[in-house]
Amino acid sequence: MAKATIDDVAKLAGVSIKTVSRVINDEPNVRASTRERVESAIAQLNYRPNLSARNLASHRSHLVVLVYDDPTAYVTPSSGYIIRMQEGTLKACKQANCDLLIHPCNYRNPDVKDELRTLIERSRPDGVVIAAPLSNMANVVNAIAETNTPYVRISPGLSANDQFFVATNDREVSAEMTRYLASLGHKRIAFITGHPEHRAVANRLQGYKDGLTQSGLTVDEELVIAGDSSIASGVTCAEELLDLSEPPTAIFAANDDMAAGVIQVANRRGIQIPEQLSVAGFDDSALARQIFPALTTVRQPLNEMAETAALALIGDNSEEVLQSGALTVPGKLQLRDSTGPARA
Amino acid sequence: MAKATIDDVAKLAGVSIKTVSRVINDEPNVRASTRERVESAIAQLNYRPNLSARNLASHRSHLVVLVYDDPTAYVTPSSGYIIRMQEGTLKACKQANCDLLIHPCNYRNPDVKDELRTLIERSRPDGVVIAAPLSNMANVVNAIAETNTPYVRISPGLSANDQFFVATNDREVSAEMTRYLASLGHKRIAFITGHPEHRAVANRLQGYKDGLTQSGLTVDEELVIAGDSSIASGVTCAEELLDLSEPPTAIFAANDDMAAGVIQVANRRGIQIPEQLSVAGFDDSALARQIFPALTTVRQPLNEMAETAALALIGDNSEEVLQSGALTVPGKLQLRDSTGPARA
DNA sequence: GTGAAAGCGCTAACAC
DNA sequence: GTGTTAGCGCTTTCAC
Repeated sequence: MAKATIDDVAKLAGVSIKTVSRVINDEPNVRASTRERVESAIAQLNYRPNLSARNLASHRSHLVVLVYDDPTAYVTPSSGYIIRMQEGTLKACKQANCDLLIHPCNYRNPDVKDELRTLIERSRPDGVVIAAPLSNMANVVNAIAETNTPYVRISPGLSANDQFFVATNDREVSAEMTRYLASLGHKRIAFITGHPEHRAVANRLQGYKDGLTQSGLTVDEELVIAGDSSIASGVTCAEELLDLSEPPTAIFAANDDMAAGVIQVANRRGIQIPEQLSVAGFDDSALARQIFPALTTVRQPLNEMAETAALALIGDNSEEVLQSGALTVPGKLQLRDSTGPARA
Repeated sequence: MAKATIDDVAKLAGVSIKTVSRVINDEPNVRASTRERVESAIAQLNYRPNLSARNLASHRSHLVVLVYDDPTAYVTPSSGYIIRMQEGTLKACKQANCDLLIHPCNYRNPDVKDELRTLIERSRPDGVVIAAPLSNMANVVNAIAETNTPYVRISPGLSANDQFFVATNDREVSAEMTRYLASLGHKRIAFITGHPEHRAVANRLQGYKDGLTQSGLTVDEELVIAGDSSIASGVTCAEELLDLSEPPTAIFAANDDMAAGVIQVANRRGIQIPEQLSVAGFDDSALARQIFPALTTVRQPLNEMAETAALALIGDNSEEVLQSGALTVPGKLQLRDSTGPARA
């Protein structure tokens, strides 16, 4: 049997197609009894409105696009990060009856502007969610902005204009983690920074410094070392730190992957965690629970952030939300087995 | 400026819209000079054909749907698995100028049939790629088949009908891994099975048995133990195996996550890998390189499988491919640090 | 509260 | 080679 159209439904229900349209769009001005008749016709014919026809006529596509760094292009975004972004966005989509189109892209590709334009102008999504660190890349954001499609950036390091965005309290919660380590008696707490282009991650360094100060400790630049968010850089940085004449007793990495690298080095060197070295990460990626010992980290609410971002685009009160400047979804400490009291 | 339409391009190029249509669809019967004129008009106006209009008129959407198990609903699919499926599908999409719509779903949800129908009938994708283990679930596959949309299943445990599918040589390559372990001198090689609903994974057990036989060893049922593909089940199974009066000297797990669980137990118990115990996995997930020691495993070509599947739907010679029954993309051993000679 | 007509931007079928 | 005409299946506008 061929797919039923709105005409079939109208005929069966004995009404005009406009009335059917009103019913499927939850519009007012339909008598309850009429609505019922239409609904039963829809059920009987197993009718599903055709998205393309709807889109063409109404300029609403019920489509959301999620763009993020192409994981094949760099090291940066771990698969867990992307999956959680997708999960949050999908949850919002389900709620708002939308579908999700994903588009990983390489911001260093000179054609990225054209690529995004083509994507957006041909699919005409209702909104675009831009994940970090892509949300900081001017060429990407501009390409999307120029299409006049509503968009929300997640964790943009800086809030360029007054566009709505969603972020977490990287700085505050990093300070909290640092204070926690200090409260365990650690005096020499090192910090491994993340990918330099990931602005939100840079705020974590600020938080680390805040936390030291708040705990009455001073910042020792020898203990701040530059990683690039990858496990491999965690390994390198850990080796450098542990080779210091006076090595740290705690290492706080700007993300879980680098913390995993630190733990690998400790395992190799036979350094007991947490007895001889405390290690903390940031993200609460799947890896955090997969490695041994389980990693103390900051639960970054990626799902919620993505969901919030998508709902700002397609949710019921999207207009108001988009006016509201910005939304912060706070992170939380996840204390596990990789941190403990400083050795006496 | 409002978006340019096909009419604008036609006007500017001084041709009919049909000619523009021919150019954007790479159809023949356009004089080279005409084509050039149209193309320059397109460039000048920054014209992008509207997907919805195209879809409505042509019944081709340039959309691919990828369905897979909702990771929030169970343990089974790790984020790496999904990401690699997405990557492969995306690669094919890029090549064929399509976009990708993702749809994780819970096959145990009673509404899943309706959910998939709605998704497919409203978005009218050119094809649907069904990832394992969802590719084995009759309700899911039937729901999709009933929409008459072309689909390809990835690693269906069994080939129900003569539908085209893509798989890997689970059995053969598992036998190969088993023979490799035997060649290292291991006599007591254990096997941890995966999620019982994942049919392709069951083939790995067969391969393990084949490999033992081929190496002149016999199958000891005491050494075959049931996991469920999760890290946690790897932990449980490892503890059981290592508590045997005569424990194995090598453990082959049906996937990397479970192998990671085995390694965790060994780390905790102070068992040296690979000196005292060899561990092998299957998948070559990101985890395999992230844990310590790096895991010997089977590289399952998930990306390639997904790409092959998607190209069968939207590639240039899709018709022929879809007729060709099935395609197997072979896996390969990845020898790393978790396996070594059996202790004397 | 309901319907008729126009048209969203494109492609299909056919004429020239 | 190229253009004309008629839709694809819906929403919009406006009339009733």
